[in-house]
Amino acid sequence: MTGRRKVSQWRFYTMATKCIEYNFHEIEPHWQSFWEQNRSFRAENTSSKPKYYVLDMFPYPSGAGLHIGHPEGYTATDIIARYKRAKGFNVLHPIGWDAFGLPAEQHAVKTGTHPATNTAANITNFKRQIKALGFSYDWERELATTDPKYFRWTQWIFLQLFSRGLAYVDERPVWWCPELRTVLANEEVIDGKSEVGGFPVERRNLRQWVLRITAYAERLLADLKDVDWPDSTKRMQEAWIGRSEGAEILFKLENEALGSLKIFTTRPDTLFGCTYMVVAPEHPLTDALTTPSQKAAVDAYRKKAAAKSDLERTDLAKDKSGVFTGSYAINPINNQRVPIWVADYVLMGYGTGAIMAVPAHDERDYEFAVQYSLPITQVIDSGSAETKLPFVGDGKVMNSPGYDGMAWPDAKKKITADLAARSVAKATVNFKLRDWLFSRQRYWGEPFPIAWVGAEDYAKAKAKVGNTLPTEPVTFTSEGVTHYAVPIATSALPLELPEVQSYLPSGTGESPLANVTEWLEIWLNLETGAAVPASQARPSGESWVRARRETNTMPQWAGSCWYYLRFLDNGNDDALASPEALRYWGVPDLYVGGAEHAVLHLLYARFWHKVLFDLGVVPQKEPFTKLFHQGIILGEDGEKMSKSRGNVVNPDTIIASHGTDTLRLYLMFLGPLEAMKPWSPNGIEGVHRFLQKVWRECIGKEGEVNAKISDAAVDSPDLAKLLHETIKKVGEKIESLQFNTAISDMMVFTNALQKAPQVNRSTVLAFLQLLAPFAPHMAEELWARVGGGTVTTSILHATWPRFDEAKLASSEVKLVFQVNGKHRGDQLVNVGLSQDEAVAIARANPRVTPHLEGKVVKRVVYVPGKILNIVVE
RNA sequence: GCCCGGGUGGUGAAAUGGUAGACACUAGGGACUUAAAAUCCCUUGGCCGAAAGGCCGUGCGGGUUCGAGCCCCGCCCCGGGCACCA
Repeated sequence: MTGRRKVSQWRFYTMATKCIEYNFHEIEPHWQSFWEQNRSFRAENTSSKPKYYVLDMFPYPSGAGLHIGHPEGYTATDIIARYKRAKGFNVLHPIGWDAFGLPAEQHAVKTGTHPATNTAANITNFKRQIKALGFSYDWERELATTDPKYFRWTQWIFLQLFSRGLAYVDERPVWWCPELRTVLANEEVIDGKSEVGGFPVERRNLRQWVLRITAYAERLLADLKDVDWPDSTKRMQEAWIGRSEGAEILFKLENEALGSLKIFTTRPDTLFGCTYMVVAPEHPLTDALTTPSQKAAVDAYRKKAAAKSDLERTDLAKDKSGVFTGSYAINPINNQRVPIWVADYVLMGYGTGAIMAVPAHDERDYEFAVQYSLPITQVIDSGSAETKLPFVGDGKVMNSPGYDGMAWPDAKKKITADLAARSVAKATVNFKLRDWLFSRQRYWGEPFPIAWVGAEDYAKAKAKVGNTLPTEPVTFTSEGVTHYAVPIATSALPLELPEVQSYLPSGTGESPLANVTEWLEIWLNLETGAAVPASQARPSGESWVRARRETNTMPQWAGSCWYYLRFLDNGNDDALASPEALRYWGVPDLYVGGAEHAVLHLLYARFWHKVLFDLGVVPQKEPFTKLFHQGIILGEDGEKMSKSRGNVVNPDTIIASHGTDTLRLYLMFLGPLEAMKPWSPNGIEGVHRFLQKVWRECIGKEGEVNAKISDAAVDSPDLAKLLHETIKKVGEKIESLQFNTAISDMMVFTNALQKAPQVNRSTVLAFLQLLAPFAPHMAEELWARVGGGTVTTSILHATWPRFDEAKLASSEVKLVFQVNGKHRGDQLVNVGLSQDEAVAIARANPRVTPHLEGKVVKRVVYVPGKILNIVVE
């Protein structure tokens, strides 16, 4: 041993605190600053080690601060991260802030301060709280979606979507509050009234950016088979995408001037059973179909339907309502005349906004037909004499001349083909998934890097920067003038938010950005993206055009769609991340977050990732190979934690009273990670006592290493065996995220340790390594002190202990005796006992004997090493 | 209504079809202490029994099995998600 090494040993040993009792107030900050000074959790982008990327769903830094639910998931990933490091992986474990969003904007409106100020203060608070929990994040990779250096690439990705024709503008209905003169989010509308002030709201069409996620519907569905996700989450995404095969069928209208009505059905085989049709109140043909005598009734009905909130529509689900338009269509299969109704149970957003109603075989149609005394024709034979309608089961086609007797799937194909031959039908695949409404009329979001120009200037753009434009121009028309969307050149990104006088919307349905004339009305250089206010003289040069900037901003989803990629290389100014980093780290190996994101966030991120894959930016098809949902922690009252219920638990309180190691351990001990569980302060004492016990087993009364620990001590065979069992179990349970029982196993070991009169130092050190991912501060402290001169580095650098398979084996096992399946005692027996030997031992067992006396043995079931079941008459 | 989870002691919970209740919490009793705290030991699903032990017991009713908390069928209850999706 060299003198130099001795010095470093001494140095590390003295890194520990000198506290005599388990003083977490001293130990925890001490080791947190040790890790910080040593940059212990820095992940290198090049390494010979295998990589492991473990990611949390990054938080929205709300003003309320951290909530006890946050550290639950974060502790789980931290345990994994620390464990994988000990297993020799180069671990990437980053954190950032999803910082755009409504609450910061509402705060800005209220106080008049810039949302960035409030957001920064919230981030500072969140960061303090998260650091106090001792998570092993690589803080050098921290990011915030509101940072222009970050959203520059959010805007860049949007421009890729734009040039590929995946972004367009359309009039879309949104909640509008005439009183507040503003657009409201769904969550700001409560029972058809604005959350603020309780004013009435209405649906109003506004110009919106929409992303063509439906173009990826098939792939989003198909690729679910390649990811390791909870089945329930996969099923939810499948249902959301909602693929169904059917046909679009044209019904000629009786009034030939109106042409025909296109419907979508999944059951063309029931076409003969169509006795009426329904169009959605919003259907473009509704007006034309309405006859003068029906006009008043239809208009009134449409007005009522438009005013209905989603909630009201839901409540009225049991009571179908509708109005006859007065018009008829002709069923193309049998030329029958069918009445056309308007009803709000048909939605404009799904299929074609019009249906053929087959009341005999559809529950909603049946209910409607009964209510309005419309005819009901059965066309599927249920196979039984008495059929209860509506019949939606399997059967053969009937009452359908030319198709009778066919199995319905065959009839479906044949009818579709026959009508297709006459050009009145087309087999189609329909999705429930709708294109993604991607703009907000708000201030606090990423500005769209888009400007609007006239037709002449657009022609100029086509000539100069045609490769950045979509094949079909994105346009909108206002007051007879068509406006064309052109991108701000990527070299000019980020396009930052201008300062505004007021964070209130403009009052015209546009965001507050519409009030910043100098920013809004510009001369734009198509090639460089440079801009000067239109109030100034046009700069000289061919590329300058007169433009008006887009005033919409992006939704909060935008930033969270790709943040997992930025962590790989967050300082990069040339790309969202370098190709090397994208290749080395790939995508997260484990992603942990709440089930409330099962559809939207996870679907949107998958969509963007696939677009980036198509662009050749990322090498994988899917962003999140393995996903785990932590269950939510309820309040002590078993209700969801919320400010209004007053049952919110703040982690700061627990850290102050018991320390973060106790909190971390307790959060994991509460129950299975995925289960929803109520918070209970009672159990905290239990895990705190466990840590105290570990401390006492390691540290004596004067702060010295416990006298029972020595290098010379020989562990009892039982203790040695238990250690190896514990190493095996804890490792396996961390891998499968069963942290609650991993902690139980450590408790069992500690109880044995306590009873052992002496113990070898290596045994204690190995145990501390098992504890380290869960209670890292205490583990570091005890590692340094118990290790004394024998450990030279932090426990973080120690290789995860290995268990010895040979030590797990034993020569004797407990064999359980059963008579007729009932437990009748047990006995230690030699391993490898034959059935006859086992039966002989059982017969001799005093607890078994009485149950066999005078009985004839019918059968013996012997599972060696486990159970012997003797079945008697 | 549909889909997905659940239902086990006083409580949080354990149990590859093989001893139901590990590990904790609470409660009770004891040791140590002048006392308390802390710690340690014992008891802690119900019923019967002095004990040995026995009987019952995983929401309810059936079934499969040598053996069911676990698998199958039918109910009841709780939680979460979705919802006139043609």
